[in-house]
Amino acid sequence: MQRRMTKSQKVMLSANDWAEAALDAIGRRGVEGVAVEPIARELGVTKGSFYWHFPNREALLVAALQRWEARETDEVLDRVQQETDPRARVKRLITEVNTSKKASRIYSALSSATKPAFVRDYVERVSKRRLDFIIDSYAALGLSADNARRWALMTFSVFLGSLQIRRDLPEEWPNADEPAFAEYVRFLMVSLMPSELDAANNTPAPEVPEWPARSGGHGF
Amino acid sequence: MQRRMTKSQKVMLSANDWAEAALDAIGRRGVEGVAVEPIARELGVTKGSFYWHFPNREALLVAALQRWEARETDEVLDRVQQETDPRARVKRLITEVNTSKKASRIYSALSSATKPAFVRDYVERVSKRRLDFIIDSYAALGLSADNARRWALMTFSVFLGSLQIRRDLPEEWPNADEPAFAEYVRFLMVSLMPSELDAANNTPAPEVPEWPARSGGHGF
DNA sequence: TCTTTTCCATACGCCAGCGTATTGACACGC
DNA sequence: GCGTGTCAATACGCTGGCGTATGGAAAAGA
Repeated sequence: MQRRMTKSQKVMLSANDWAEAALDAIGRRGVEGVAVEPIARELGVTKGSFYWHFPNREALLVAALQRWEARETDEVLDRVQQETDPRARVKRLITEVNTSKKASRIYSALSSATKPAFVRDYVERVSKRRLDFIIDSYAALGLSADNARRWALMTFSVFLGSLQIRRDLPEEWPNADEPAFAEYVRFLMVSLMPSELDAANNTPAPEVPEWPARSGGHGF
Repeated sequence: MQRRMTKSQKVMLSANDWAEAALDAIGRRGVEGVAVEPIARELGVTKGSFYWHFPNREALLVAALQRWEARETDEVLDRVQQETDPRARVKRLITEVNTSKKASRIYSALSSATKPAFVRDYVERVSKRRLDFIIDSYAALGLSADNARRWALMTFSVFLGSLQIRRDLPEEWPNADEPAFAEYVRFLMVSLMPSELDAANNTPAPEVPEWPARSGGHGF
């Protein structure tokens, strides 16, 4: 992919370059930090360039969000979907927590954003696709719809919460190269995966035993 | 607590009123939305009032954060700490997810904020106190330090992730009055609580069985 | 070569929010 | 009653970011 250049070898910017820079700004400064002139300075141009590619700031945000949605659904999910084993899928999801600090910062910034109202729509779609994917993964294990939903909600919560912990309490989160990380991942894999017995039983929800009736297994 | 008033029965504002309004603004518009003049309009005064109580906007943020930290640690934790049973503590924590949408929005906004650097310190302290409290709760069940930490990290992740899901996917989160909510809470209680067998074993982490060696129980 | 298109720079007016300075209205002690 | 302290309104300058208008340089056609 050869970039267009002028005779003096200066790079010509495309709308996608601006959208990408806007996404980066969301990750570093939040949605409010997506300002035309600062981003122009970071790109080494002036806003004269921007207003040729976009009508206004809002259009830049839309372009960035479309790019984000495409990346967080098609690309990421397609990659995880390569895993045919549902258990491997969940493990993949867990280990993905420690990848791409930038992506998780963008997710968090968008999730807490309120000002351009349409941001919420993108966050909702991306989140729903992720949750549905996890639900399907659990359903593939033979769980009932209700149980698959419960397990998926818990696993998705763990995923989202882990992202936040890694950001708010980096000291408390094990590094990927430490043995504690591998141990914690194995712990989560066991905790977030119903046993074969659970899948076999597939009992309806009202039969969940009240604490402390449980003795081994999750009761499903 | 009688509020001070002027002769014409108009309320006199205190610094705490401003700090409280700033906290509210954080929840509704994010940290960047803490602007002197808009908040003054919401309070029905002008910024002439503000600059008598505070030297600048940063001082207002500090006051709001101090108020937030005190509330999220002393008050909330002291209330949950009334529960002597560790299991009841965890259950209390789970059900707290559905209480105070406003508080969770403030938490989320602060967690994703970057601009005044000192915000991170407050978020880190509050988060660490919450995590430590959960760790202690699990340790009180007889778990080893390592295992208590693992269970606490998972439970805290579920708590944080649930807050985010409730915000990003409100349709997918069961309402507190629906039976599905009580069922999900029971499911989480079982999933987030080690069995007595686990506590008795208290095996070190490296002995966590690799999948799919597990057959009933969490392996701890 | 000469025109047209593409991409960017510059200059301008506008607005919102920050912080200061000054003044003013009550309340209160004396 | 008279100063003093408390709280707020008003007016001002400043900055940063938005959007527009206009011009200009280089590439691409003709």
